[in-house]
Amino acid sequence: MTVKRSGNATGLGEFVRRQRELGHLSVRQLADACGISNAYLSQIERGYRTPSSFVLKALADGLELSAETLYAQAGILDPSEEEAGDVVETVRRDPHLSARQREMLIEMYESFRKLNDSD
Amino acid sequence: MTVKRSGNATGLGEFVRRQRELGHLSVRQLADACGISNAYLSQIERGYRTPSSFVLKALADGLELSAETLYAQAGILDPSEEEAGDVVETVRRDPHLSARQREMLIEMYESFRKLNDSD
DNA sequence: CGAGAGTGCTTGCAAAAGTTAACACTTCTT
DNA sequence: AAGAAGTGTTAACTTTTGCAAGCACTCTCG
Repeated sequence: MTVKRSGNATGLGEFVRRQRELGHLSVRQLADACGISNAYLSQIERGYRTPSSFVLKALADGLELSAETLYAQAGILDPSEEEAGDVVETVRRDPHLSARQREMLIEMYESFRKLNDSD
Repeated sequence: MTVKRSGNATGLGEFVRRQRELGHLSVRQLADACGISNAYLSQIERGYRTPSSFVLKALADGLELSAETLYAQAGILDPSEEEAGDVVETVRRDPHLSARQREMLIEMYESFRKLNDSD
């Protein structure tokens, strides 16, 4: 195949691993949830294999995140086609929330982010 | 692999062929535009092969349609996931959060909304 | 007619995807 | 201490992907 194999195929693996760990799932647990073998998942995470569309979709489901997000990570979906917004901005603009509620959501979001960075 | 191979894998092939013919492209022309072999494209269109994520992306580009559209046809992307926008969607797509954290934020957001409606 | 060049399709093979069965290691039980 | 059960990883294997080369057909044109 001449199609560019998209350099950050490894980025995908790292991303999957990170998501899996954030969800406190073992390799086997996620693999089972996705209907793939644990050995294979291990290889995907370390960048030794490039999962097919179907496995990618299954992974998105297993990790409970949007397929777009994962596909963008795999360099398959143009990020432009994906989402625009960061959470903070969107919350700021939501007209259905009170100022106080906005603050709470943003604070919560940012503490999550901080938490995730520090492990 | 135990992942559901999504019955309409053939549907994808037919869809590609239709799109190609609508564009008045020959098998070789589209194949070249996609960077894949004509033989392979022929097999995809007739449902004998299931293209990888990368080929699917290349096909979307070659046919000049959004990757989402093609992926939806392949039964890989939920059509519902296609539109963008509000807080919930943005949170859903944020790749930096764990599944649980996403849930918490969304739940919090929605309880706010409910609260606000009832006064 | 016959030589190109266009069309889609088949065949055979290398390479990659994906599986099963093991391994080495830790952690918890008894 | 030893065994059961969990962790991630490796090795050997089968299956599928994707390509190069060539087949059979149609159409154009000199």
